[in-house]
Amino acid sequence: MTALLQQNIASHISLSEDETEAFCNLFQQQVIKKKSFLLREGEVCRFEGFVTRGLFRVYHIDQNGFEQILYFAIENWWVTDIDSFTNEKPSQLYIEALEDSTVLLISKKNKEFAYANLPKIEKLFRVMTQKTHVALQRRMIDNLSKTADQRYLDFREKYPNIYSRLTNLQIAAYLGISHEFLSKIRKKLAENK
Amino acid sequence: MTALLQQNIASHISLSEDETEAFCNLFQQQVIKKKSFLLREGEVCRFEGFVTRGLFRVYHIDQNGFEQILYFAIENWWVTDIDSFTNEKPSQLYIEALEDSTVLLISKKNKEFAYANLPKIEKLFRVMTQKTHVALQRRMIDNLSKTADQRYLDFREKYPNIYSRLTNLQIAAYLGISHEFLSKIRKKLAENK
DNA sequence: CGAAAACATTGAACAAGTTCAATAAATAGC
DNA sequence: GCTATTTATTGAACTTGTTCAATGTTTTCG
Repeated sequence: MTALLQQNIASHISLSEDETEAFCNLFQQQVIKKKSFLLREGEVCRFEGFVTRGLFRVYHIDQNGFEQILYFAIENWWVTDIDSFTNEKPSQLYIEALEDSTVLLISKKNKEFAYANLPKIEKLFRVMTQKTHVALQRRMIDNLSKTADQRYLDFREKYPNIYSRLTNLQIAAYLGISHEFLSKIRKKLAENK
Repeated sequence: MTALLQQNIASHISLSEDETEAFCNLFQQQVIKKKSFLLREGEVCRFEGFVTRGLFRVYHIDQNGFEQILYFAIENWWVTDIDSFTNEKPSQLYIEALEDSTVLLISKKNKEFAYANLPKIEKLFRVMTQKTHVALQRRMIDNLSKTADQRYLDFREKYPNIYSRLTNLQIAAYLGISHEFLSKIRKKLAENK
């Protein structure tokens, strides 16, 4: 059940078998149907999740009712609202399953237990947060400097296995453009081939 | 010399006096003149810095020669290229002093010493990275959803003490717009008052 | 399978933001 | 205090992206 999680951890830091097992035992599996929500705006996020099957989108709805997608999470990705989870405050985000999915969830209590009893876990989450942060910095720069065409091509190239499972609506909401404009970009690209 | 640093640390986690002192001793002070660089593209970032005086900008130059400012750092802020520092790879960023400045720098070796010998330091950097990450997520969403006018107003309101020390060129590069357009926004806002 | 819903495409009119060039204002450094 | 340099403003033409509305296509699910 936690094979993928164990592998994921090993890709960040080295843990003994005992430590790995102890940590993985702190997770609970949850199966969630397509179009259901792991989290809605206003709720406090009570988990940090590791996706073992399926696809989630993490998004925000702005004052004009538009959705901005912060990120997608497929198998082998982590998903949470770190601000809400850490500070136990109401979330501004929605986390929705876009496919029938399975996640391994760890509660705040269990995560704190891990921090207290498994010293390397602190390092694990520091390293993971750093990596996520670097990726977001990269995306920030790209969004500031690149045109929508280029961002679309970059996304398709960088995450082909996420791309292929998404609708254009989702991709547009991630790129920060209207889906009509995305459609026009796709047409233009198709013509120039 | 490290009073501000000590105070900054205390705002994230609690450390004993001994721990605080041991950690702060791992930093070296560096004074740096306006328009000088702490880091240039292509160099490996050998430090993590804490600003005690002055103002820095951290930016990237894209393939068209345009500058995107990732963030500013004034007194009481940290500054580094975390990707380059952590992975000892060439940086894609520039870090430039926009005023005569002073930073406290910690080397990778000393930081690793801290991780190994002062267990709470791992937590300190996990917590700080998390906070920075949350702020960047917020900025990402704002950049996707808000118009340049609004982003300008938000920036002015959120960081008045940084704003007042910047030229419009710097602010435009941070907001991701041309400085001419920023000038027009400012004009429009001034008229509607 | 068939109907309803969700998704994708297209065009026309519009809004947001850029580019270039010219000029004015402010600042830095000697 | 003067001059060179950097910064700020403005206008006109242009590009990028949005909005709205209409139509076609694909998926979903009872």
